[in-house]
Amino acid sequence: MARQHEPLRYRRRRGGAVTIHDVAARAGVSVATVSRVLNGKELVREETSRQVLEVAKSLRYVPNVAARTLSIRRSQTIGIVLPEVHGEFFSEVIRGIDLASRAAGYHILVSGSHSDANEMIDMLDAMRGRVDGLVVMAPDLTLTTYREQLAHKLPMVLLNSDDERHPTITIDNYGGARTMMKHLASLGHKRIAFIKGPEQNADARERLRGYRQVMRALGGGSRELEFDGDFTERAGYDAVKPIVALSPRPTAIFAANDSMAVGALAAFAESGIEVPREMSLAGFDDIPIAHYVNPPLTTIGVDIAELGRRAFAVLAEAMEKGSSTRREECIGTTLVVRKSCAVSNSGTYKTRGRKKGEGS
Amino acid sequence: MARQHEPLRYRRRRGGAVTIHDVAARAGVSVATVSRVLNGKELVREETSRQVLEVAKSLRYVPNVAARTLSIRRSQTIGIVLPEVHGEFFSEVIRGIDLASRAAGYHILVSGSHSDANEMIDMLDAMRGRVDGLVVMAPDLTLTTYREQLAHKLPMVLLNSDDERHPTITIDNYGGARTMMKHLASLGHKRIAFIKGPEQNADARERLRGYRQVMRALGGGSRELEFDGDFTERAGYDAVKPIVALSPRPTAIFAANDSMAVGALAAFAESGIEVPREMSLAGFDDIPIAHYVNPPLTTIGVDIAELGRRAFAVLAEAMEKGSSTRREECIGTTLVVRKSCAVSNSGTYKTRGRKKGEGS
DNA sequence: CCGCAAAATGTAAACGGTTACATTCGGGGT
DNA sequence: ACCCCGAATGTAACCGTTTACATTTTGCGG
Repeated sequence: MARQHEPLRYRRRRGGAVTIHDVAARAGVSVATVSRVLNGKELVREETSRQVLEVAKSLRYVPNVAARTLSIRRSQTIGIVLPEVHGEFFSEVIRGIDLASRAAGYHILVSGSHSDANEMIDMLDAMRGRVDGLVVMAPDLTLTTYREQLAHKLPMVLLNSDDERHPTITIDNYGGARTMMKHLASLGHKRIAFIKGPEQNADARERLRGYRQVMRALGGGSRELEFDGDFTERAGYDAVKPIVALSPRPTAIFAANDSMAVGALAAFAESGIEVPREMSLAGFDDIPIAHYVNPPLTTIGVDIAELGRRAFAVLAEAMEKGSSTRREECIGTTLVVRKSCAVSNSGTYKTRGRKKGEGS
Repeated sequence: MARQHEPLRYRRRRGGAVTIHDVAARAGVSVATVSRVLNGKELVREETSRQVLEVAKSLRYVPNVAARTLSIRRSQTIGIVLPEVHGEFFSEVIRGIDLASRAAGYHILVSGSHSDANEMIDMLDAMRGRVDGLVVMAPDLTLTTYREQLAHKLPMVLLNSDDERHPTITIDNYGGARTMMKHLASLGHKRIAFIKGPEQNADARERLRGYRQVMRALGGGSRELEFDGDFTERAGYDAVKPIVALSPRPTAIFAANDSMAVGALAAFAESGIEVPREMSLAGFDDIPIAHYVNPPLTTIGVDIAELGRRAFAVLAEAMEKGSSTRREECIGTTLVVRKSCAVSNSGTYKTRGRKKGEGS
């Protein structure tokens, strides 16, 4: 068996970095005292404290985070896992979380561009020991399926995903869609087409639900007015052709997101159909571009930074207390009226009577 | 003096997390062997290795990053410090770095929204022990002034900042501006106004330099054609009034960035001046909106993701070798011709002869 | 069989903090 | 004086890895 060999003390050269021991030695106190002074929680004589602080500053001492993390088992860092990191939407989420977390003394570790669920799981595992909590956004995939594979049990809050085991912050997609539909209805539109988002996307599903609810209330609601899409401009562009071919032609189109609405707008411009005179068009998200297209797009605005802020607040609570009380929060939306929707030039076709008022 | 008190072993309850000791015990080997298997560098008998791997997997063992970081003194993480985290530009930079770094097994720690230099210095210090290297973007302030205050000596690469002590990746602002100016000149424009960016912004300065260089070559170059701006839409909007008041009126405007060009476009739309028939307009950056405004904006495109990619490459080298060989890299730009610039309707005023051909 | 180098594995000291517990110090009460 | 008690400070175990060096095993020629 290995027996006492010479102490290896100082065998490794220290990397030049100042440690708490250096400060302690220089100040003529123990490391414990230095630690106490720096963390400020315990009793230390005023004079000792001043002394230590002075030495620490003169030595430019900065605590080693890894060591502290190992010791107290928390890193003062939260992880953010997103499907993408670019684009107005995601960067705004990051910004919201960054602002809130930094105010609370937390750093953020970001990871994006996860094409598939397995890659995301790997990333989530890799965060262990690095972060105290996670904000995860995985609208397209059911993280639920993979949850059991997670090696850790970190506090975690989900954005725009349905999950019954973790607190969730969602956008009020359903309410927003209803708001827009009611706006359209108030302009006299009854025959309103809808360009859907991806099948498995939670946001898309809720928006569709809102659309259908109002359509039923208006007495419509046939599936022939719903068209497939995948949130891309291309999909919006492509959806226009079958929509205008419909007879009677819809008087308005509600696209599940702005990108598709913008694509549709391009298609209308090409085909010479005038928006909003001949066709009203609405989107969802209020991305910056919505303001610049011609005509400017009427859409539903979402306070994305607020989404990030709330996400952090809930996560902070979960990290503090062990688990959050609030299980689900919802971010409200606002109707942004611009120029892409006009009063319906109705009367050209029979007005369908309201069959039943099955509003929920 | 404190003498041997009872060993505190197991006094603290372990947080349920599986450690390397658990794996070692279960596999009937020492922690050293487990570590060797997992890191795969040293000699371990095939069978032992298989055995350990099996146990590790069944126990869902994930190494504690903090401990490893403390031990080997590297975190496999790089820090990114930006003035902002939102907006197309910054998120695209993050994306570029994220992609490159993840491919190399690194995580990224992001921090943005630093209003002043001191805050940024604090952040840089707080990164110590957390990251192995830094990518810093501080175009507006001279980090140089504050460098001495940095407690650490981390490998670091700067984006769009001038600094002679660290490797720097910059956008070819000067070349891009010259390219645009030459394009404008080739369309027959000689009297070209320029809307400047912030005084202390490095990008803005270089673009101005490119503008001036070509103007001199064209025989112009008086300061009366330069207008103040700060990269905001508002500034672009406001600059239009004095520009059109000029006599003779310029035939083209080159805005130091797209946002200002977009603002100018709005002003022209309001005042009924037609772009590009009566006035050509060009921007810089090729932000997404440039494609959607009416008319679509002619501008200079920059491969921002490439900027991030290269930044990581240089940083990786610096972290590897201790210091980088390349001190400065430049990201090229491309001319993006759209519809906002037309041939000059010259002849309405005297064509100034080319005084000297001082092209560099 | 033995000896011996090479291969495989084990032992325990770092890494740089935090903190439980021990120790010392400094009055006030009796 | 002496004792006691709280405040201030010191000591060293511990967090979970990596790894230098020690030790044990293995394989093989003599």
